[in-house]
Amino acid sequence: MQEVKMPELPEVETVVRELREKILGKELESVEELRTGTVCDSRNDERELGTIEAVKRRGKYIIIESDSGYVILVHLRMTGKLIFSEHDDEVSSHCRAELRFRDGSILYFDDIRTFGTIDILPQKELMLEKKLGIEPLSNDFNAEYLLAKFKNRKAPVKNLLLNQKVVAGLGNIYVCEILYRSGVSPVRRGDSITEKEAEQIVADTKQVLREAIDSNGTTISDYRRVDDKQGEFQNFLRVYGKKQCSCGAEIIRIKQGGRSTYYCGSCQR
DNA sequence: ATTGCTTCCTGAGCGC
DNA sequence: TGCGCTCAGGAAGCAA
Repeated sequence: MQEVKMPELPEVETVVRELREKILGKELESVEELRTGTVCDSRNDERELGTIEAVKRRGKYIIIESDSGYVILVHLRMTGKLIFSEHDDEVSSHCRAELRFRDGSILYFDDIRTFGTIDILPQKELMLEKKLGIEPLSNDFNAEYLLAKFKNRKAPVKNLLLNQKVVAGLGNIYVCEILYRSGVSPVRRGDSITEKEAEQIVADTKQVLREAIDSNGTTISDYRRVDDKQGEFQNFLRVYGKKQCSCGAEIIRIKQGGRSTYYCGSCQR
């Protein structure tokens, strides 16, 4: 049994890369739903799922394309994991679905909190572009774009960066880290961000994400497990979950949009 | 159009 | 020991 992933953009990117190694070219036999509500299969006939032709990432979505014209869209949410095995294994108690291949190998979808989803839909009905903003690592993500998105927005910059229609792929922990590095307070209104600050936010976003991807993605989606020997990203965290800033000031913890925000009231203005 | 609140769910951690 | 409570959070859905 080999574990293949963990949530958040860098982790999803890592999973996608590893998935390519494992399942590209394999022929799907079936998708089995082990827990009701996990799989939404919109096939209206007995069409085969075909052979895997590509595995892609868009935001935090995993897109598995086959030559049948259908795509399998996976979202891990907080606790989803994809685990690949060459053969039948003992199914874990949190296994919610299985993608079974003709050669006997299986991709298990494990998800403790059951928020994750698998959708099977015709490729032409994949409407991700309509609900997602641009990729933070693309060249299109720049200060000009961000300023346009922040224009006339009075919501806190923290919430805006978490909004997948603004930028696709950032999660709570990353946004805290990005704003900390940028020296921008998370409570600032979107429309108060200057051009210089936008440039800084863009640069820090790319840097944080690249660092995380370079370290192969890590276990940060469930912060309780950062000490669980599953990842190394906790070594990069400078503000999330911290008590004290390197400047000596106490880290402030507040709730924004129902999620914990950590920031330094001294370093972040 | 935008904002902000609620909902889904399980396991960890805490107080008693 | 074990009960009950709180918390973690991505995104959809809804209300204002």
